[in-house]
Amino acid sequence: MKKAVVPSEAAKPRKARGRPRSFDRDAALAAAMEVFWRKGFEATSISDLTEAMGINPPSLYSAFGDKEHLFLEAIESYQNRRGDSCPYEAEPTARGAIERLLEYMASDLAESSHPRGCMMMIAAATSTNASTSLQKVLSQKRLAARDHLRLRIKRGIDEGDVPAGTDAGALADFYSTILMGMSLQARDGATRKGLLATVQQAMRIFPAIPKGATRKRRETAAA
Amino acid sequence: MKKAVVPSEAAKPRKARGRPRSFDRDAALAAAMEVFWRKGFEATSISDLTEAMGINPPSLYSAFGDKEHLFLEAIESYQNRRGDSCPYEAEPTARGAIERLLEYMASDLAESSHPRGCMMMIAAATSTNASTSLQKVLSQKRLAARDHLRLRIKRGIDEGDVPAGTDAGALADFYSTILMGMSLQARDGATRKGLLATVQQAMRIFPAIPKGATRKRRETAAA
DNA sequence: TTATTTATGTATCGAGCACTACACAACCAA
DNA sequence: TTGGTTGTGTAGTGCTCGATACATAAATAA
Repeated sequence: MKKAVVPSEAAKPRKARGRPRSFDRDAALAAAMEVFWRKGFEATSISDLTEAMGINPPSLYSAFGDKEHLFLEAIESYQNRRGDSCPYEAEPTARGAIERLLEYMASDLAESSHPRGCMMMIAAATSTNASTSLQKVLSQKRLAARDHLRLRIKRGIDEGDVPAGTDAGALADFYSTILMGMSLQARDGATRKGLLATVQQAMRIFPAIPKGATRKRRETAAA
Repeated sequence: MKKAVVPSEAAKPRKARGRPRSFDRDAALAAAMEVFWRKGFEATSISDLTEAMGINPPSLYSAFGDKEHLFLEAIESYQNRRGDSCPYEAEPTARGAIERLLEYMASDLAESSHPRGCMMMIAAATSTNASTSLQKVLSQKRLAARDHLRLRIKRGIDEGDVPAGTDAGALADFYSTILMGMSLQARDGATRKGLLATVQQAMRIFPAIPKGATRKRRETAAA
């Protein structure tokens, strides 16, 4: 029925036909995200959403499709927010990147300016009655996050800042576990300080380059 | 209205008045527990429960009160099951106890004979719309579990198998985080093998007694 | 037997759910 | 203006939710 046209830089529809929307779509989406984040998917009702967004049901449905599509957009928005706030890929070493990510998450999970915990983790647990397609999307995103860690560690091995022979998959699993656990701890009222202490502990696992070894690429080190 | 008389060994009510119950209460509770474990609290409907328990709504309400009370009994039953299956308190050292607990959980969380993940963790995330009293009970149980770990570590310090000066609270937080994370990983399809690898990593954090030091009580060691 | 007590099956209850039909309002093109 | 198009507010739709009213069944107590 409706084409999901992305209104990106080029070729924004030049002329709006019909009555213009009377609310800020992005602001409404942000409000919806906050509710989903706080209550999860199933426990959030349409009336919860319309109240928070300041619109009526028909406006919600015409702008976002249905509850599931709105949720998917909220997830997307959440992930973009996270990506913008924590450019951990800028760190030169794998260890630095993971430490930065964990420390950022520890701070943000306990932040009081938004719901506690990670929206993705909350979504994971509150979508057991959602459609299989939605569950599949969520599962894929979680696996992608874990794989992101794994690839960063693998890059570290290639670049020589992580010892060769390190099991990148197992290490990624470990830090994924830590991240998921911290999210639940935050929901349960853990403080920023407490979470950072756990991060400190978790970083002790990270394999160190034997003392005296170069931190350059393997090829360089072998030369 | 109704006295919650525990029909324990002594003084079981000698004569049942009125029509006797036509179903096995324990079996029905076990069936309900399985459903709550799989779907969480909110996503489980009364009809889900009555179907799994093989009874009609009035029987459910007369035997268990309401959905929340049934859930509380299911939680209780779940925790007893866990306590019986993993007597980790029998381990002589704190490290051994925690390692045994984590390994048991890693195996059990990925077990296919019952829903994956820990029922308490699932409950934590799927009770955002439950009554505040239920949420308080769940929160207390989670804090109690964390405190259990902390006290076991503290005992290890007293008995000399954990280095003096160890921050028992921070260490308990760390292993709580691991346990919570493993539960989510298991829900996401993590294998027993993968979880055990994470346990292996997590145990490397545990503070070791300096080499050559005695493992006896501090008093003995000081002598 | 009759009275009392308790459990069960049928058949709902009112409330809230996700979602929408419909009339109207607000903008464009002509 | 007139017609076409699209968003908005009112007022619902059918459905499922948690929980029950009620008549009856099955036990004990007298």
